[in-house]
Amino acid sequence: MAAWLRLIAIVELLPGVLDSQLRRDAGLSHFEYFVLAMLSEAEARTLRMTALAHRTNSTLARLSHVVRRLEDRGLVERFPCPEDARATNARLTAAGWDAVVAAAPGHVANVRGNVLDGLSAEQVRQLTEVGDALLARLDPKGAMTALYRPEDA
Amino acid sequence: MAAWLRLIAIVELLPGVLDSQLRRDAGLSHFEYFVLAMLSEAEARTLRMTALAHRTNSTLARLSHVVRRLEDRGLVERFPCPEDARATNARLTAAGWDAVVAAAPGHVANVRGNVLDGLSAEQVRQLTEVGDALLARLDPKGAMTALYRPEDA
DNA sequence: GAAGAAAGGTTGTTGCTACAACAAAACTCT
DNA sequence: AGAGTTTTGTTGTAGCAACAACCTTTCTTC
Repeated sequence: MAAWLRLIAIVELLPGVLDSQLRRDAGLSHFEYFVLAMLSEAEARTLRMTALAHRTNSTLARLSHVVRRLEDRGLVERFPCPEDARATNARLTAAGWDAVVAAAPGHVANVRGNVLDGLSAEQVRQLTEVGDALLARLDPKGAMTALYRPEDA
Repeated sequence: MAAWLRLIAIVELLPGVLDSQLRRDAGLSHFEYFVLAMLSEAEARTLRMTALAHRTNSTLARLSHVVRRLEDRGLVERFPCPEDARATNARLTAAGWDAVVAAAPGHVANVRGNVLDGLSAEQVRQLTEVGDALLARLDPKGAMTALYRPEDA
């Protein structure tokens, strides 16, 4: 019960902390920032919508709306996938890249200041392990953490 | 970075898991359930709006909207506080109590199945500690976990 | 090779949350 | 006691997310 209450509290509080800093300093929601960040790390800064939905752990419907808004703001562009006529590719524009680069330092500082700096090295390690155990149930496919699994089996 | 990605993933995934089960089985959002649960544990099943906002870690504005909707559904009732004419008390109705009692078992089972059962006893302990360390920054006043602090100082 | 199922996306609607503006009661200070 | 400030709460608005309906293309199967 103690552990559960703490987990609930964190889940309820953290999004607000992330959103408000990014919205204030960069005009982006955390989810928008995350979408741009995933694209920025992808091959050719391009991903298919489905792949992007996986990495951001969102539904295709949600992502479609968000990407349309990002496209309206010139941060992303969409074009049909050459290999599969059903699919759509999303690519980061130069302006989108600039936006990520501009937003990243403040975001990282915020994360450090409000989260990681409060933990000891040992606790960070424990958080990683406990996180893996939780995600084994919440995200069996490991879609979101696929990018960073040092001890991959 | 590994720890951070996992934390993000959990924060993004958990609300959906909680919301969808409760909405499907009880017609309540997780936040609504949490509000009702806090009232159900309070003295006389009554709390002032400000106190309820603290315990649920929400703003007064958000809570005001939610309580109005719950009142429309007959689960909660509001009445002016006798001791302070500015304040409003929210009280769980009989129907609200029944709703909590009906929803609780499924919710608890969901939490166990999707979260706690995946962790060892040692990991639950670690989660509690790491959670405290995180909340020291996110919620310095400890408003949300005030209800359950076995080793209170 | 045609019918049906699955994959891949988009769009419209509804409901909730954040933000800001507002109002009333209660302190504070002289 | 009166002016200003703080506390307590409500309401209106705008924006985002969940859900469902829909469309197109690809795969499967006979």
